[in-house]
Amino acid sequence: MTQKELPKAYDFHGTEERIYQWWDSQGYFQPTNDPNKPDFDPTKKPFVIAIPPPNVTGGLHLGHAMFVSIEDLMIRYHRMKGEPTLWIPGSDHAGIATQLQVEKALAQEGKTREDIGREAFIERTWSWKKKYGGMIQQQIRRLGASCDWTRERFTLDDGLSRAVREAFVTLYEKGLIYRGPRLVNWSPNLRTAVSDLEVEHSQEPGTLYYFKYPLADNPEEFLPVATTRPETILGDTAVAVHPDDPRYKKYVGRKALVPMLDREIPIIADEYVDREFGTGALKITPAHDPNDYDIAQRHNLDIINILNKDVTINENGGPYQGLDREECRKRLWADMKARGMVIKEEPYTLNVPRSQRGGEIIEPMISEQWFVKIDSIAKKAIDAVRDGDIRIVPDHFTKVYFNWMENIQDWCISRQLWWGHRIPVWYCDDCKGMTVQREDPAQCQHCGSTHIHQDDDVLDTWFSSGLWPFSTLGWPDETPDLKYFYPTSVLETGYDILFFWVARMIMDGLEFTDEAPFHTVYLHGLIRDEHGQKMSKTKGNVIDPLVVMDKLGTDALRFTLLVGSAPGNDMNLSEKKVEANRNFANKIWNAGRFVINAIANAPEKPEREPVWTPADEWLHARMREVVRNVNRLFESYQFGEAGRQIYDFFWSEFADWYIEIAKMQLRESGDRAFYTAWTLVRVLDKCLRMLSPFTPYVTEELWGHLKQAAQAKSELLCPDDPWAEALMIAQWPESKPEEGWEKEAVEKFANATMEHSRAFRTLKTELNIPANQAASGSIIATHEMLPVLEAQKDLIAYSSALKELEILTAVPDAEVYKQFHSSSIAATGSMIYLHTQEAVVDDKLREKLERELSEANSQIQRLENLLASDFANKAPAKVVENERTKLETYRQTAEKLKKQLK
RNA sequence: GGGCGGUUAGCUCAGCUGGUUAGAGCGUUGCGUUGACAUCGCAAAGGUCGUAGGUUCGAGUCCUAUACCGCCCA
Repeated sequence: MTQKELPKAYDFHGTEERIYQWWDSQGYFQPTNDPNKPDFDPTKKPFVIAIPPPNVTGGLHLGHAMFVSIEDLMIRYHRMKGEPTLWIPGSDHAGIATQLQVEKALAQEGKTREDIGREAFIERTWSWKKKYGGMIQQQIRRLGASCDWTRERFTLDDGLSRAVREAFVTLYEKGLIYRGPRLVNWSPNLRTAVSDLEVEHSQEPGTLYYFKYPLADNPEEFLPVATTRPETILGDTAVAVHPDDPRYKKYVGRKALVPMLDREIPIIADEYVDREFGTGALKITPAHDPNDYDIAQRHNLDIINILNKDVTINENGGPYQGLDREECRKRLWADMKARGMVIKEEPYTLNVPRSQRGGEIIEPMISEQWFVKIDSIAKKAIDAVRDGDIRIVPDHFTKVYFNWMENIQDWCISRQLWWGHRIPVWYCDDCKGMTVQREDPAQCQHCGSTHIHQDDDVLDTWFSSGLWPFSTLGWPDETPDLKYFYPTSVLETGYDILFFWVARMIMDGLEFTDEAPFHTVYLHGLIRDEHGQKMSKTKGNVIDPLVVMDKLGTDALRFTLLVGSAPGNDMNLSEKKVEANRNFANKIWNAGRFVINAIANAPEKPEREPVWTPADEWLHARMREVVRNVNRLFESYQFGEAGRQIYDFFWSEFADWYIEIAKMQLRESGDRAFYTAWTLVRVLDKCLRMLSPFTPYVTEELWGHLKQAAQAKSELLCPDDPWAEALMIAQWPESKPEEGWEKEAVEKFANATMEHSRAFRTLKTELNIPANQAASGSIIATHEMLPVLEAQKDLIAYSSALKELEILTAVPDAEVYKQFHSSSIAATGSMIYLHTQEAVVDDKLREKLERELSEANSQIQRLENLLASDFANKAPAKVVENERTKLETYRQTAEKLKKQLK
């Protein structure tokens, strides 16, 4: 393809898929140093990320787009730095979510999972997985993800299932897993226990019910008690009061009668009771309230469960058996009212536990579950972060992590589901013993009986996710991958799963491999709509990344997500923002077209050594500075800021200034044209390399054309780091130390060409002279600025579209110059004049100059005060010198203005 | 109740270890299209950086208090 054929606008539709497939087919996504291959070099340090496995049957949303963008950015950056890089993709079986989807499909046939049985159900779920499971992986590819797809993993694969079993049995053997009846969070809809983390608490209006708790030995006497959940009265096993409460002291030790059931229960004293709350007397329902459960443990109280698994009342509810919990509450309360046991009801704000998934009210309930004893494991995980083996970015999440880890509770890992890793425990029907094994047993470990059956429950999905960084690499086997790629490098994910997932990986990693599974945790924020609202289907403010990519391109979406966010901070996204970055992609494209065209028209080689223009020097110096900044920012995980620096440099400096000036320099032909083209190629090449991890498609496509055009022209147009097969595997620009000439080159160009051209342009605009209409102008400069301005005279004239430009240090003819429109440049002490035809001293001009003078005067005043203060003694000499120069410049500006206004 | 963030231009947000005229995108206003780009260019308007103290020669940046908003944990 020649440059003539490059379309005027970047066509991402025709580019993205083709480029992705090419990368993939070239094997660029696979690590360059593979421990399974003969030329493997174990001394090279790899960079490894394990993907946060998305739900296998889910569809892509912005959260995925976010983590893919950030991780791909890191992976591409390290790959370009020449490190062997591995990004392991995969997905999660998502027990509850997936099971629900299959159950929903079954329901449409009028069936339940029980109808078809466990085996058939699981089979069905697998075929569901096969059908929909690939979807999200395809969508992740669209985002440009450079994962090694040959190493893709799924939590229910054989290998990973083995890892889960190994983990469970190991913990069991260490005595860190136990089973028992405990109070758990019961999800009535899902009919399973869920972990503390899967419960959200919401403030909701409710009622506080006051009633009489009659004394057993004297039914005329009663204790007033308040509750928010009257139906739990049926499960009360005590009434508690504060030991120091004078109102109730006399009741302690006596018995009360459970309303309607007339069951005798003790009245106890416990300091947990809040005397201020309600009546100061607390009913205790250990089977259905976590605090009551704790009290029951202390006082050895009975624990009476009153609920069935479908949260209807069970046989312990006496006459209320079979009623739903809501219905029971109404009936029981009505019955108590009829008996005169009710005192009052008052409105009260409840703290309602709701399922994170379905939103239904979670019922605390006693049931037989499996738990991981977490204390000792958590301690190691705390130490790892405290000792710096693991660093959390941004830093403030370290505190959040400690806070949670230090108050962690044992983890309920069993789920009453069918889709997942079945608990590897077998019960003997004969001796009742338990067999816990890595391999499915044929007989009881204890009595040898063959009458054994496996535990019905499966493990929490997070149990397998916690093993992810090493299970994906082959653990428990000592595979070459595990040996080389583990521990991984960075774990990147949203802060919302810091506890769910990150903390568990850290605990598991330390427990099973004796190593921190990664050295850095990078947490990104949540994506909200443009006004900071959470996106939700009901609000209708959901942005679908697939739609955005269709409309504006993948690069635009990626760049927006990457540059619009700081680590750990939520980000507000709107299509407008993506649009702005689509424009950026187009800007890159068109700058590229210009450069390619410039190459074509440039000579093949120069006649002599280069003579750089001030613009060339400025651009090279700025480029070097940007490379240093970007490298520094990448190293400190400030990717957004890095992207912004490249964006600004590319658009506001390279495109707006240098390319414009290059047009003039190219027209000079000869060596000037050659070295200008050479500069254009080198700078564009560096920018494309640094942008590649942000916007991989447009940069790859353009770089291909650039390389081709440059190579076709001359070997001499080769950039610093040589051309590579593809941009995505080209060498990353490394920082080079600052050299003496750079600062001066930047300052000179900014002060001369940029400042003066801008001033002329503004003046033209004010005078309604079309920007491209040539006029003549003068600069009255300070003596210091004169040589600099002289050197850039042509550049200034060109950039200001001036037909003629004179540079002087004093006005040659005051009377004439007073007639010209003028303006001062405070930063350089210059005065500029436009030699307009209609010489007018209108009030507006005077006013303007007076305004400039008063501004200059106030600055002079400010600086004089500043320099007369302690500042001059205490501030570093450099800073003081800077201010002195500034003052001098303002003085010169003021002088010139005064003369002009005389 | 404990903890963590945020508060900067009309909107959405940057602003690293404090350095002295606070930036961007979008929006608004004016001008502009025969060659990189109207998915654009040139220019303009717009902010006492939530409030009150403090440290410092110097504070958007550090400290203390406080208000409001949000989140996490209990």
